Amino acid sequence: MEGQHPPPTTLLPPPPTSLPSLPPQISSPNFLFSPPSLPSSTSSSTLLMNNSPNPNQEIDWISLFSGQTGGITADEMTMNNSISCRSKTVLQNNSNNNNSEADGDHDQEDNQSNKRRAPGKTRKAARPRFAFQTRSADDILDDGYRWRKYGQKAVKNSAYPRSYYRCTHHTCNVKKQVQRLSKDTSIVVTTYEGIHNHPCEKLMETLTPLLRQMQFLSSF
DNA sequence: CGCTTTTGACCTGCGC
DNA sequence: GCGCAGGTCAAAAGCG
Repeated sequence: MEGQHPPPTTLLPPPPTSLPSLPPQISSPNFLFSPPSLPSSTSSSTLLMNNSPNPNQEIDWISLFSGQTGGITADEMTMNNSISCRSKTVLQNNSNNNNSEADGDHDQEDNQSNKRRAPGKTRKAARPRFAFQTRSADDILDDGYRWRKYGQKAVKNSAYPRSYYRCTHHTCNVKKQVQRLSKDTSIVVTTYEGIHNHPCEKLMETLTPLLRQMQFLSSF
């Protein structure tokens, strides 16, 4: 599965997971995002704001995910921003469903289920949920967490099946769905649901030696 | 041997 | 109640 990764679209600094001052996860009350880590084979990543005045503007991850202006909330996903890691990624806008299929399925799914739901009936407890599109040859983008696939399902109006994954951490109940668009087969839509209650393993692996070294140096 | 993936069956919610 | 579609389960197979 860990094949060769295609070269990134453009070269830009990686998400701020690489900054020691940042926590491994950036969370808001109903939204959490762990910017995907980059595979070692990828030296850089792309962060693009599709609809911003400056399309190549670097994303302010902190404000984006901290609930401040321009931030993201789980089910709202009212953004047209694009984020890319090792490939071009588009955060999806639930309210703009001119892009159906995978994300459309999810978002429409939500919208439709909202429509279909009889008045007075409440939907399942809302969990933090967000989706984004990734232009990548790989279905699975390496976000630093370990996932176990627990299902795959053919989806209506889509040539590609939707895959269901669960975080393998025993106390963590985060799920994600992955689906490739049949309109544009280079785009993979990933939908995360839930909040990780544990640190990102890969990030910890990376940071632990650094922290040890810092502790060692600070002991003098 | 332990973990992951595959895949058909089953469950659930909704519209008709 | 029935059918449809999405989501989940769980046994079997695959893999390192």
